[in-house]
Amino acid sequence: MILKKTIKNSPESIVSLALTSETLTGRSGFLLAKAAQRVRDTYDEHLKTLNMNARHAGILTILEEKGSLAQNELGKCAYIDRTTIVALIDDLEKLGLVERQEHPTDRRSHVIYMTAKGKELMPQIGKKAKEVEKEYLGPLTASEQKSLIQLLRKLVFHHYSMPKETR
Amino acid sequence: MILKKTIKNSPESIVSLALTSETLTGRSGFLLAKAAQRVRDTYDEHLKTLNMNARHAGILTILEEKGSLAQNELGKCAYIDRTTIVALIDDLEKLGLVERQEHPTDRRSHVIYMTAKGKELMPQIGKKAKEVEKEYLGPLTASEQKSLIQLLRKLVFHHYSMPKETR
DNA sequence: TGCTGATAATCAGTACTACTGACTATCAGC
DNA sequence: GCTGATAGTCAGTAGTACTGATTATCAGCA
Repeated sequence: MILKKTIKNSPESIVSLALTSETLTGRSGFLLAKAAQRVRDTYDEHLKTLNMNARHAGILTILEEKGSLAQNELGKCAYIDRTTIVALIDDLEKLGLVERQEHPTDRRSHVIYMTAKGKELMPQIGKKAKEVEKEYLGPLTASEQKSLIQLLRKLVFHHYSMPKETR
Repeated sequence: MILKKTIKNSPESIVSLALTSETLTGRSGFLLAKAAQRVRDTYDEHLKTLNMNARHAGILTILEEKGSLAQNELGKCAYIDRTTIVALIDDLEKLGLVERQEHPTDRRSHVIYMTAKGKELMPQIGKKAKEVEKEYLGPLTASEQKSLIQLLRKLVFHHYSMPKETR
């Protein structure tokens, strides 16, 4: 895991708000892509001192909330593909924050649990996440922030839910 | 340009909504990343018959709205890095939808204009964009959709505006 | 006029995200 | 014990978005 990315597409590169497209900025596709890019940059920037990125922090957050989970459950919880999560767990294991354990009843499966070092780090991670959220959502009022989160949750839950149970 | 991506992280992989993290799904960072991923997939899926993706369609949309633009202005308008837009224009040029022209007064600059073929295609692209927006935002009511777009615009405008003029 | 710093486009290389497809090991049901 | 499904891993691929370097050109000015 190597962490790059510091400035990227810096605000200086945008000359004025006149250079925007009314049509494009009315489409969720465009807006979500750009919003996601910027918020991820902000997370990465705040987390790089801990040698991790937003997804690592996300995995740790799930483990903190739910306790040890099988690797596949962790992936489902984070909406991360089974092939993608392997390297992320590897990274966290190298940092000494989590460890893979044998599953007690299913020998195919790995249980991921947080180490003492990982648990110690959680307050810092939580604090940084709060800072980023505050900074990134700053342009919105408190009630707008709540609305946005709620609307996004609704969309994400819908589009990531399984067909049989939800649709 | 090769277009892949069809299913990806399919809904079948998510077992149930119980496998979600309350903390993570309350963070804009997580939600925006996942929402953006899905809506891009949807755009890509709908646009692949035209041999393009969401960003190509975005560039064409800007050209339709604003007429010919210098390549750098086009990039700023689409919030796409100057080094990234080169290949996108290349793609569109290969498809015969746009052409690079000499700038009348600045010989460093290229003016991008749409070809007749490009202009002919715009109704189809507009239609597909509408379909995707409708499909993706379907879980929300009309007024929720408006709210979401408005909130995202506010965020994106803020985070992509230049410091001196806007902050 | 010529120097200097800035800008436009391009390219090579890098980091990162998110897959597909193949493979091994194991499980669970018959 | 056979069969189909599942868990994890790895190699490879596609795509996004940069950094840094380079070339050409521009614009201001001494």
